[in-house]
Amino acid sequence: MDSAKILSQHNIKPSIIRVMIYDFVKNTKSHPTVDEIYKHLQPMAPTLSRTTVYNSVKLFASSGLFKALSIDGIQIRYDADIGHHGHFRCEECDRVFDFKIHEDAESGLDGFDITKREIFYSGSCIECKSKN
Amino acid sequence: MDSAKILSQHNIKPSIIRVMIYDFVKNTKSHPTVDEIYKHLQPMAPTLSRTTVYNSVKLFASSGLFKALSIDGIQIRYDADIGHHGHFRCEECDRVFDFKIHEDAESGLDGFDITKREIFYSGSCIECKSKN
DNA sequence: TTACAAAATTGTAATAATTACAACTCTGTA
DNA sequence: TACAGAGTTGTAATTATTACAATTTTGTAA
Repeated sequence: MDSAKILSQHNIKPSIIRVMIYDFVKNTKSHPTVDEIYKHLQPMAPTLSRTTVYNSVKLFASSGLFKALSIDGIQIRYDADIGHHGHFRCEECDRVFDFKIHEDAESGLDGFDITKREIFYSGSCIECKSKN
Repeated sequence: MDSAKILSQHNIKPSIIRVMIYDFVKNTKSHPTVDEIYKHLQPMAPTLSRTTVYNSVKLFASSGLFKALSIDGIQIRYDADIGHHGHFRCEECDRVFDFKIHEDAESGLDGFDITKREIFYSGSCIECKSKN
């Protein structure tokens, strides 16, 4: 669907920059950081400010369009795929891979209201592993 | 077991401050941050430096004694419980709860070498939920 | 005990991500 | 065209973390 329409449906005015930010995160598998978003879009939108990127991704996250991930514990990354899935970060090549969760039973949270679930693994990906 | 012995077994010299840091994290359910560790121990050890706390928790983490958690995406928290369990953070009262994981099947990571697993949920805890 | 090397600890300064905020620009409508 | 409100920008402040050199402590051998 048209990105501008998606934003409108969430009561967010689809300004050019917002649509650009939304599209970039949506089409980028690696779940970019604010800095990566800024560096990628800045050549096309020379007056773009980092603050605008921060404002926009926070707005999207609070509207449920993005999930904020703390994959590496250093920077916050943004993911436009809202479905429940895990993230694996390879510590050698630094790439982030999505994976599916099949089952996920927990105990100790009876009566709790769970609104956000994040599954984060790390180690070596299959390519880096075979190099060693 | 004696904390000093545990450190020794991991080839870490059990200096007084290191043992204090280890004990505090081990006995604190909330998985403290470096700042919380520092603020708690500083009155007892007036010359304590934040750098020492950073050095120590990093040392413990690299030796497998601690797990580094990025629970809130802002600060890194440390956990002396190495077993596989999840963390739930209540967004209202900011407390962190541990919970057990029963099953945990994933697909898409065949051939990957997984060295670290972190499960992080958030929402409202049972107490805050009943207040509303 | 003394001397000395190695390890641990400390404090300051630098770095980097994020936030606060005031000024400026754009958009839509009367 | 005028104006209000929303959006965007840039600078400065804040905060967590790291780098690093100086100082202190520890363990060991003379």
